[in-house]
Amino acid sequence: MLVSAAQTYQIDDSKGKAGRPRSDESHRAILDATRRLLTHMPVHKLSVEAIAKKAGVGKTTIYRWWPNKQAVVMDAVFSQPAFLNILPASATAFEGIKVQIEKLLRQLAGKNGRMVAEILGEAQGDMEALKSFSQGFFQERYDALARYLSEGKDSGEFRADLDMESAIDLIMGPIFFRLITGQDFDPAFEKNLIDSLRRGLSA
Amino acid sequence: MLVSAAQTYQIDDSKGKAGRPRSDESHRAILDATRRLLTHMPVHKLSVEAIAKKAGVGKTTIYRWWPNKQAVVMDAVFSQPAFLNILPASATAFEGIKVQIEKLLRQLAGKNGRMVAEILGEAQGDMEALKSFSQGFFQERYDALARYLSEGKDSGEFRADLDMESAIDLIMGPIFFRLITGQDFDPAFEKNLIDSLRRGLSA
Amino acid sequence: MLVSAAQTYQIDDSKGKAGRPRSDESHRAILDATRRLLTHMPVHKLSVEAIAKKAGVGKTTIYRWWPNKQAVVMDAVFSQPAFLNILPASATAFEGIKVQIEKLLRQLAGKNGRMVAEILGEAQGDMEALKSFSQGFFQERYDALARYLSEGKDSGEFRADLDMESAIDLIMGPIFFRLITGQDFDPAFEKNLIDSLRRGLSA
Amino acid sequence: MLVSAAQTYQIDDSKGKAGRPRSDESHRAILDATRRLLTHMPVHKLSVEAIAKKAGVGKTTIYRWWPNKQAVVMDAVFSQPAFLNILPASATAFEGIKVQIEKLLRQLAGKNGRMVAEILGEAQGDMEALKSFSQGFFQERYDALARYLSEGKDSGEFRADLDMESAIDLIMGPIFFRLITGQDFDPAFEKNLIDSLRRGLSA
DNA sequence: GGGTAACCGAGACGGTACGTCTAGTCTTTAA
DNA sequence: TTAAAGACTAGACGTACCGTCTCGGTTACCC
Repeated sequence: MLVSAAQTYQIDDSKGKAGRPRSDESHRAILDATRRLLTHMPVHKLSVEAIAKKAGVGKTTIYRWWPNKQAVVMDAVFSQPAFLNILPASATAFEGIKVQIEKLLRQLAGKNGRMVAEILGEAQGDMEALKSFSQGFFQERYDALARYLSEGKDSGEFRADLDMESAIDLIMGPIFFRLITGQDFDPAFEKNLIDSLRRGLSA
Repeated sequence: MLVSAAQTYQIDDSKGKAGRPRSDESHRAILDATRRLLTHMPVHKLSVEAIAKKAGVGKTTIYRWWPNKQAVVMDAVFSQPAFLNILPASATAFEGIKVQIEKLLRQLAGKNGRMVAEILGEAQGDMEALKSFSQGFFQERYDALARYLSEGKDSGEFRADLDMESAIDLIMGPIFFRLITGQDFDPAFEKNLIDSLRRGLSA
Repeated sequence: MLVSAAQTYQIDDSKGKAGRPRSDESHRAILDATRRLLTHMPVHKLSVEAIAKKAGVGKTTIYRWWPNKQAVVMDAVFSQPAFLNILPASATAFEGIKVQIEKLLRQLAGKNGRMVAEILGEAQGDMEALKSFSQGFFQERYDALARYLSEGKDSGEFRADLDMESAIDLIMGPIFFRLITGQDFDPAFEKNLIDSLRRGLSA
Repeated sequence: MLVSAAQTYQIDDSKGKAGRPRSDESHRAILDATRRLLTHMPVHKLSVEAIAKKAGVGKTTIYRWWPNKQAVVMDAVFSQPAFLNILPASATAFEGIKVQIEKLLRQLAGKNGRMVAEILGEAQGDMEALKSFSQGFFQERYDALARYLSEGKDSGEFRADLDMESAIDLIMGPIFFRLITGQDFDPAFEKNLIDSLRRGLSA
């Protein structure tokens, strides 16, 4: 099974270690509370204290498992089932890319999209956080696209001189540009993006 | 005279009003101090108090002329000469777009790019700030691109069925995607972007 | 006029300085809240946060004027009118000492005595605090006693070989011993102390 | 054998109970670590966690045998051999009191005195702790003095109208007054105290 | 000699308070 | 009227302990 790499901070009781084991319940409560609070307020208005209170948990417990607010929020948002990225096999490489785009647009619509934008925003100015965000969210989507592009090039479906990295920028760029400039994804945008990519990638 | 619209909070002493006149020197000192401090630290670590101290200015003076930290920072960064967007006339519409892209990439390289990314990042989660950012930075670049696109469509240089808004997303998207994901702009990226656009826009 | 040296942190607006002047109201509110809270709980259960909340004041304001909880509490307790130490002139030196003892016993009876004991207790293990306590509370009582003892020696009312410092220990010692061991001051104790001193000091 | 009543929390393995027996070694390690740490820091800076770590012991083990930090510290300090209070028989009642005073002054000089002062200080504001301190430290010294005073009254060595309780306050008071006000015991103080008591007690 | 019960170390838990920091506002004197 | 200075309320930060709890494991006694 392909599980989201976003679940960065997982519980691991495999080792028979001494000491009281980590409370699975607290862990869930923290993530739940974070998600719940984020529906009412933007990330920068969310405080660790508020999470602790809402989750019925000591602040220490949060700081024991996550280094800062960012990490908790990323974990809370990205570990949602809606952000799982399991994709069906597709007939053609371009079909795969198209499905990936459609899925991403659905994931980034509405509240969840705002949350992602805010997390990405807060990560600017902190390279560590930015790397962490990339690993938690972009990596698997990037990999999936890369796989399709590579397949398409090999099969002759796509242009032979295609630069993979730039192609990914061309796919993801417009989506995130609209996200961070606060414009929503209307059907016209989706259609135009896909049409444009079809023209740009095809052999 | 064509002055950058980024200078949102301009001095206007045209009226002969009573009372002590606004100190032009303080105004400059504030923006200078802000710029100076931003070379050492990210936006979110910059405090208004630090600006005031460095500028030798009361905090009140800052809040009298700018509504909040965001506004000061935007003003300080966008009013730099490097961010002026005066472009030469160009032979073809595509040439105009190409020059605009090249200029933008130069503006967003290095420290200035980081600052823009951080400002844009901080504006997520605050629709007011986001709108303000758009007006201060995107608007004139957006307008310029729209002008070229329109010209190109009219002259038959570009496809007749071109959707202007989507076209702009395709141009700006990849650039800002690389910016906010922390990747820098290598020559390959620039070349690939322009080539891809040439293919996508041409009739 | 003889004013208690306990009011260590006084407001002084004599200089015409720039900037918003210190808020007399906040100052009073902090001290009031502290006193009020101390009637319900011992010093070590009192938190600066609670004082700030009760006084309707920012925590910063407290920390701006007092270095820590100790200092606030000392100021609050010792600046009470009941702790003023104005004593009438007395016919004989011994009479002066007797009145001083009676006054001190009245000041240290009940809740106020407990507060003083707790403050003194908390100051153990922090030489700075201990010195501060001595200056705030002991000094003037010590001085008063020293004055009477000196007068009595000079006039021949007291023994010529009297050691002043030891004499003060003999006077204050029993009182504070009962205070810190949690015994209250019954009339028998008062009478016995004074009788004993009369015997011990007289020529 | 006369053992200090200070050893409040003694090991008692007399009953043949089931289960793992209490670890004598841990017990010693805890008290040792506490004493060792107290030479470097005041009582209120000492944490149970630090004791546990230094002693190589679980926090649980400490809390199983002592109800709180206070109790551990009292046990650690008062169970030291130096605090044993075995006194030789004395020719006269006053001689007995004199020896008791001398011993006490020696016990309370230096670091040990500071520790006692801090323990007594922390006990202010907690009547339970204060009672516990009295039983652990004062009781036997109080009893010894009471015995001598009673003997002296019976034998006519002391005044017949002597109030025992007040007399003890007069003896202990000056000593603890100097202790808690941070003054040390110089020879002059000792001589003056004893001389004064001689005058005050004698028939 | 197997069962059981109290002990042990480790360390996570819910809490509370600390003292610091910043935002944005308010109030004074000086220019 | 504006400026500089700086005090103000509000509230989050991340750290340190408290005393409790829950593990896996270790000894003794008791049957």
